[in-house]
Amino acid sequence: MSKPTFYLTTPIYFPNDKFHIGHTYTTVAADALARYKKARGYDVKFLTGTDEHGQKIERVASEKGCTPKEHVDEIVKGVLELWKLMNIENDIFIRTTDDYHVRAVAKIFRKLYDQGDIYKSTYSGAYCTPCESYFTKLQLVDGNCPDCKRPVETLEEESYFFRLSKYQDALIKHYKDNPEFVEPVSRYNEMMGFMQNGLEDLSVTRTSHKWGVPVEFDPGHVVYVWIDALSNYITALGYMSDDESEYKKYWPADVHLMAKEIVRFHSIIWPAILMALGEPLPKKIFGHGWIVFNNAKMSKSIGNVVDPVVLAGRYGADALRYFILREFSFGQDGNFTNEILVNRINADLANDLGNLLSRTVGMIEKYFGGVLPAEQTDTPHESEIIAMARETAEAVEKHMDAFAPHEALSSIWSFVSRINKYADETQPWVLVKDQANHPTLARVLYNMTESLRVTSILIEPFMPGTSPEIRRQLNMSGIFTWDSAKEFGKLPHTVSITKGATLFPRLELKKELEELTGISGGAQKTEPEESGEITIDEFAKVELKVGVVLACERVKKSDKLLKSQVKVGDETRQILSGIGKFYTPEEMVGKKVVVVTNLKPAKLMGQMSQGMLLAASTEGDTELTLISLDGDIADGSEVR
RNA sequence: CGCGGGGUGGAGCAGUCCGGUAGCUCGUUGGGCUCAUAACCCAAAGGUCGUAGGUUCAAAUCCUGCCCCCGCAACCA
Repeated sequence: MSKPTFYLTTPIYFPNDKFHIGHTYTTVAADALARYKKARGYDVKFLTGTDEHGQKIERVASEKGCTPKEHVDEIVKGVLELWKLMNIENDIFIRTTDDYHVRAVAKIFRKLYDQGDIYKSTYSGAYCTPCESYFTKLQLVDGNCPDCKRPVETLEEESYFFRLSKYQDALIKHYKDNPEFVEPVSRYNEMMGFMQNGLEDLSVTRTSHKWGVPVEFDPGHVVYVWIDALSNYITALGYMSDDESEYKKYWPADVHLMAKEIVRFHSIIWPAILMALGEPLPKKIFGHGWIVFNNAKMSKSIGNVVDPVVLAGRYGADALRYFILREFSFGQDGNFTNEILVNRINADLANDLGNLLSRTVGMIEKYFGGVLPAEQTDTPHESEIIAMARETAEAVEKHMDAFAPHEALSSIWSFVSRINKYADETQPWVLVKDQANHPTLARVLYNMTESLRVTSILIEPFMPGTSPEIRRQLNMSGIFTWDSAKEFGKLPHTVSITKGATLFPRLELKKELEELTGISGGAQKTEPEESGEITIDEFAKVELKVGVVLACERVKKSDKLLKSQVKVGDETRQILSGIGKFYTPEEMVGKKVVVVTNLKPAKLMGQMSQGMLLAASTEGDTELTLISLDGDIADGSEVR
């Protein structure tokens, strides 16, 4: 009999920048789920990847002066390194630029077109030229662009449309028949509400850029993200290729995992496309919450490194995996601070689990020279522990099957706590004093060891690096199937140990916070607080020029950022500066300012900033003033 | 009426879908223990569940109004 299959996916991420903790959250959760299912005996396929087409990629690449492919290749390299660092064990990594995907997308598009689910029409909408974006009437603010507040123009563009509206009733029916199709319920209700307001046909091609899968029968059009990206879930399995065996085996997906903001695309557009293709729908869409940073607590003085590379490098992939899966309720938003992170690592990993291993190994070594005698007698409380081991394994199953990794880990840690308590109850350090009690003592230590074996099995999906280390120190081998976690006493009584390194060293909160702040904040400060001297050549690398502010406005929803158009000689740049509390846009216009012109462009609040205005500010930014010029001089002049 | 999240002991959260003794972690205080990573174990203090009303035998949970906070996705370039 063949194993049951389990196909799960993360979204394919858009590689426009370095990946942050949010990407890591989804992927680590998916990985834990995949490993858990594998342990339970499923034939698992775990897919992740990158969504590499689109205008944004094309534009950034041209700004960088390379081809879009070169640009994404570089970012994808970093992505793969991150997943390796996080110990992600995906089975497939799909890139939408992969040949097989491109071919399949073209075929899917063709099929939908041939059968009338895609038709050509014109898209007319309010277009903001500077922002290069279309907006719906609802989005407009006083008839102007919601982003830059400038007037919009009505543009018409040829586009292909997918008949989304045609599938509205079928989708609603599917939701009603499958109340667990979208989880958590709050998302399900949201989607229902959205559909009941009526679905409009969807523009599925673009003519504004070339970086995408071309529409083969209509040059100039490329397939837009909906069909290109969403279909990765089936093209990755070989759908529409010469060999569809994997597709037939694993589709429909058991779950598409993602953060909540993209649930709509996955639970409405994607099912509609599948309906049109005549393919079965995924069994479940699960939208987890966001990791958010409470702004009040995001000051530099506390500091928050959110770079998973830094955090995993510092504390280990397992500690970070544990933290993000344990701390946050999977379906809901959770707050992240470095303090919570460090405290969680200390309390659960160092004090509870790490210490349990340490005291167990320590006592076996100290009391029995590293090997437990075979002669053992029953101890108080052990039936309770035996029962709890089994119950814990069952609880983990229940919670993982319900997509609640935080609950699963919580159950495991109740068990770990119980074992620490068991050590107190039985007092091995008292038993050791009387030779007559040594068989009892040996059993106590055996039970602790056996509990660690059970624990090592249960935590393996979450902490795949820690489990083997526990087993190594306890010299275990060969009995780590999932079901064996429910059978207490699988280990031979004559346990021997190999003392190893501390599993999770205890962290000093104050020191960690300071150092994390140093990593996140220090390098970015503009104040002259250099500790080392630089040569004049190094200074010359900074290109400073005089610029004049032509126009300036506040960035929407930001109290600090001002967006200025600054003329520097022949060119005009858009520069964002965090000076909104000290300058109004009106007084900025006409000002001569000093601009760092060779600073790498960056995106702030979703907007590009090509440079930086020099300003002086006091500690804590209570006062700030722009660097001005003593006399008048033409913009474009170099500052040196 | 843009979308969304939230208000529960000092802090961070769970519980809300499906009403039935208000729970967890951290912190604090007191105690125990000494095998262990200043760790482990026990106990205590601390909450009228944002607010006003409604439904109900019963409301943190359901309904209505109001108030307040936060996010719109990455850090002030």
